[in-house]
Amino acid sequence: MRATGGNGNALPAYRRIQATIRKKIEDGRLKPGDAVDSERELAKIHSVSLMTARHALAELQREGLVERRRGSGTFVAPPKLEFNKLMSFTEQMSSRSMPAHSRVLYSTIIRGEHDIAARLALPAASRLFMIERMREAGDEPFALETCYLSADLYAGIAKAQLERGSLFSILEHDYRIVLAYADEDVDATTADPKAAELLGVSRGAPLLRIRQTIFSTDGKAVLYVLGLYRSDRHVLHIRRFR
Amino acid sequence: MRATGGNGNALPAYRRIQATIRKKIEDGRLKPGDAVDSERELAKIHSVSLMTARHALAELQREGLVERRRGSGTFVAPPKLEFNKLMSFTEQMSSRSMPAHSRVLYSTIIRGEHDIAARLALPAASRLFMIERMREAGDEPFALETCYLSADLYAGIAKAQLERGSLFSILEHDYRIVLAYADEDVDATTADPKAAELLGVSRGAPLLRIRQTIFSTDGKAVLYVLGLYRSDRHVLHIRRFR
DNA sequence: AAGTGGTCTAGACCACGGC
DNA sequence: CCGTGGTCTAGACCACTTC
Repeated sequence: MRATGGNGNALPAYRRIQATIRKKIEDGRLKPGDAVDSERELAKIHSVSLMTARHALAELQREGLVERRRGSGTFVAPPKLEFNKLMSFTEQMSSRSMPAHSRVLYSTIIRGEHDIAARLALPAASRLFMIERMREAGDEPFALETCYLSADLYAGIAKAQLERGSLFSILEHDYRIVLAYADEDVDATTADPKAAELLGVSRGAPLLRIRQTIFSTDGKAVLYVLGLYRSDRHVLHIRRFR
Repeated sequence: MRATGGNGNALPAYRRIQATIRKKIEDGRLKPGDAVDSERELAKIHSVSLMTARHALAELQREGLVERRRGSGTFVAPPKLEFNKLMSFTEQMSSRSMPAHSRVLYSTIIRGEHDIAARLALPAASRLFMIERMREAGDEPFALETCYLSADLYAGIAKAQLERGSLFSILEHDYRIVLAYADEDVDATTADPKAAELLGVSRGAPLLRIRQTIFSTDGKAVLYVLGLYRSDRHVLHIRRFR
């Protein structure tokens, strides 16, 4: 007998099964706690062997979308909160439904910034875009972010664009860059006169400093961002696992 | 033919296969980049079907221990760095091979600390251990940590004990608590006179403040820790994923 | 007892990689 | 070409939960 459906279409059967379940959950036809079709039911419905149905469910379980209980069944998992998630300023604010603004203070091309070029794995003398932005939440200054990226690889990133959408979305849509993760160094510092004035705090006020290098899925450093956050308006939440 | 070895022993075949591979890697008989036995080889060696051998390798891949390349084979993955890992001070220091000390400054039982009791999901009037510790790395003061835990649930945690081992190991060994994760709030503050003196910095020096609630595997809050870190001696590294 | 997930068999065909 | 991993079959027995 034929083993796999040499079905010609690219999508494996277990993926199709997962898709139907995912869709039911997204549609709301299945809510957290509801029972998903059992392995045997899925096998019959999709004319597939038990192992294949099982494969589909096991992978959904690993993704955290469903929970499986032996002797009992497979159930839609409660919505999982995502921790330590890399989000753009825009995304962060909208996820908390806070009105947010971003203003480009300064934007130029620099050259010869060795440390920053090194963090982006570029030649020391590379031309770099430097963009200084003020982040505001509800008319209150909130953070000062300076970001750097290769001026050669991402030529044409205009100030006008940045006022409109997030840098993340520009990179993802216009440059087909898929961002994957960021390594961040977090420490504390105090406001120097310039930062104090821009952020509207007194000199010497504590600021949270976050230096992040953001990598794309192919492992290349795309962006280096230095952020100074008003400590009275911002707390960084992280979850660590043992 | 018999399907599964109703072998009576508790360990599934795929676990045994994984164990042999893990051991080879730990022993150094397999180094990163080396080829692991293929599915077919493992099936023969362990007298097991292809699917079972496959299951073993697939799970090792998901753990990040091996990489699988179609048409090529299965290879030992380069050692993976662990990010955002919850570690005790002792573990953190030894993982960087830094000589570290910890000194208990103060230890008492308090009562009526509503906010802290609330964070530990205890009644507002609960009795709490409060332990204030100085962390030192190479004779330099480094951090000030105040930790709180239920004095009723963890009676008998003595100062003497704390001088010796880490609180983590006491909880894990003496109280059979398995710690799972911590939620942390990070911000910046400046040194007040007391903190300044203890940490050996000037008043107003920037400090990284980390407030963590540590949970056990059963989802209960076990520990609340307020840490003040000298920003000139400490950077927090985190990785975020998209 | 009936149903569920967990493990397992003894094969099969496919797509891909390296020689 | 041959070996590799990726997908799949049509069953099986076991341990467990629910009724």
